[in-house]
Amino acid sequence: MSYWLLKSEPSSFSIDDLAKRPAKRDSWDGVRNYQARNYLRDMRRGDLAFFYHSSAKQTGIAGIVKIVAEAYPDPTAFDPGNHHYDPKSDPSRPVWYMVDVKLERRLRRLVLLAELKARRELADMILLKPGNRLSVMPVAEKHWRAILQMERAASPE
DNA sequence: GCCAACGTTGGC
DNA sequence: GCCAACGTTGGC
Repeated sequence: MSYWLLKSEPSSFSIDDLAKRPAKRDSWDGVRNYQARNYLRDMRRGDLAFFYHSSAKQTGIAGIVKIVAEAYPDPTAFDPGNHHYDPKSDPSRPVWYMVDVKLERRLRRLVLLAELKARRELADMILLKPGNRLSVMPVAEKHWRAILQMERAASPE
């Protein structure tokens, strides 16, 4: 069982959007970075991932999703009309993959990026590494636990 | 294989 | 909207 973090811009897909899907479940499509794809392929059913809101008024961790289907070819890469179309990928030799996720729960509150940055024990999180732009990344168990503790604590003012 | 140009990401 | 960091592309 592993832990992960998935980034999404809430203006395109937010945790509220996921909550409205049938069975609160959807595919995590559109990943077009090789390292992120490799992490997607490492995910196993039952793994948990933080749902991170990027490029928003408030950036931070909004909730937890469970991996409910392991990586399979991302059909949006095959569709010339799709924003994420990639001619390098075709059904006989797919390049891009996606997993299915299900909303486990929202966090009690948004745990802000600024809070994560302020915690010394999270200093070596991939998310916080300077210049990091990965949209899919692993999360160490100690970091996962620390963030859940932060959720329980009051929001700093 | 090098590397400049370009596009994207994402915080601020 | 700005811009730094990074990844990708394509000419050579």
